[in-house]
Amino acid sequence: MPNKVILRNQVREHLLKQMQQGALDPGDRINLAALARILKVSVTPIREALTQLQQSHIVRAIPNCGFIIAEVNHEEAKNLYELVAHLEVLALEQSTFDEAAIEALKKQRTLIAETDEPLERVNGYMEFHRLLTANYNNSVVQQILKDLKSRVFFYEREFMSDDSFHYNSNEQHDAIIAAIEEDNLPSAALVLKMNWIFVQDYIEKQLFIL
Amino acid sequence: MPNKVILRNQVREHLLKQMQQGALDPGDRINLAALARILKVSVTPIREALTQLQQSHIVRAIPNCGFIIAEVNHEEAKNLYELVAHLEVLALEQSTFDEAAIEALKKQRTLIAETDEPLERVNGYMEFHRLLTANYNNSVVQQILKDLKSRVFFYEREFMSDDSFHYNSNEQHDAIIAAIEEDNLPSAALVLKMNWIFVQDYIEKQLFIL
DNA sequence: AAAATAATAATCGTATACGATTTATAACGT
DNA sequence: ACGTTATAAATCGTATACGATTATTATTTT
Repeated sequence: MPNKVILRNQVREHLLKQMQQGALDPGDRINLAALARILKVSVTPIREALTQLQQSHIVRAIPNCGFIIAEVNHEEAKNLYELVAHLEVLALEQSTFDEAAIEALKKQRTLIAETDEPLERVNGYMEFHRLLTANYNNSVVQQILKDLKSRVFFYEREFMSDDSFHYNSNEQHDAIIAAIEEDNLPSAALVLKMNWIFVQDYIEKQLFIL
Repeated sequence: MPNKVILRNQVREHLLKQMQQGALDPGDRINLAALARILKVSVTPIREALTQLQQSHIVRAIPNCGFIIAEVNHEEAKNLYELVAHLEVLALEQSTFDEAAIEALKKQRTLIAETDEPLERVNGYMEFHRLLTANYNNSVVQQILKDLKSRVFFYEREFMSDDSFHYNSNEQHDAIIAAIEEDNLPSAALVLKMNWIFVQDYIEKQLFIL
């Protein structure tokens, strides 16, 4: 029974991966017939997957038009970042980090610094944050965080490409790692929150320019 | 276009209302054909609605068996209550309350005290908490809170029927209202958190007995 | 040439059909 | 009477069909 492959789940994962790989952009409409041909399934599991992603705030359903990747906007940015920051802080405060986990964080932080390809940077950044929170034993929070970040990803792709952003963010990541190494999670959580505020400010400034 | 009625949305609201009215219990399987006959629609929008509710942690999809209201369990209770408490505290801290809002809170607190019908009590309790957080201007958080509470509702129906629970909870509600009247939201948020901890402890004790 | 209108094509949301799987019932064996 | 096996019925998940709506293209008007 656990081995049974349910197509809507596969379609959902496919779509999420497409997003992560930068293959879907804000404004895109997801063409059901085309996707059905690509995936060699009918539109039924595609629609079921898309209505799930709609429920997760990842895509938007426009009646009689279909499912789109919504354009980025200021209000949504505020709503998303406020919540993601809060949930990450919650997760971090409830986490424990062994040597291996700290090593993984350091490795990921280095990875971010070593790449200058924008998509890789964003994915690296988000993976770093995932590592910060991965040990929090609350599957509901983890799923919600994962979904929210699938949407947040579009903001980060759009606005977080330049060097100065990543330079500043990397310093904050260093501070988080240092606090974790000292077993000072409240301090780590505070810097993490500051990092998200920094990101939110950075993105909101650019959304105002638009 | 905003007036177009999308059946899956209607089905989803119908199912949520059925839950709130106590018509669906943990362990129940949702029979697609029967529901299609009752609602006079095909199974397609029903499945789409149910896959959305699955994504919201409200129902569980069992491959080849269908969609069920999952039984209550200890781990899920911990996960849900931890998150709901945290999100409500966040929402309350970011809220503002005018006279009308405070009046509505008082009215609702009184309503809870005046009824001894279990379902009404639970719904009244949840409405009180909704009023506490309704002014927080973050649609993402509001939707997530709403969904989580649809699932939390099953725990509260099952375990929160006796007088002593509501007596203690009502005292905490009074303290929250008093703090809000004094414009002391951090204090109100602290009591709110204590209220959720109280609820969580209360329910976990009973889940251990099971 | 640009704007408005009409016609056509594409797509959406839902209904229905159908093979696969699970559940319920009947028959058989101990 | 209870347990096991076989059969039938019910249900699930997906594919396909189809009317309604939207988008695109063609034609007409200004």
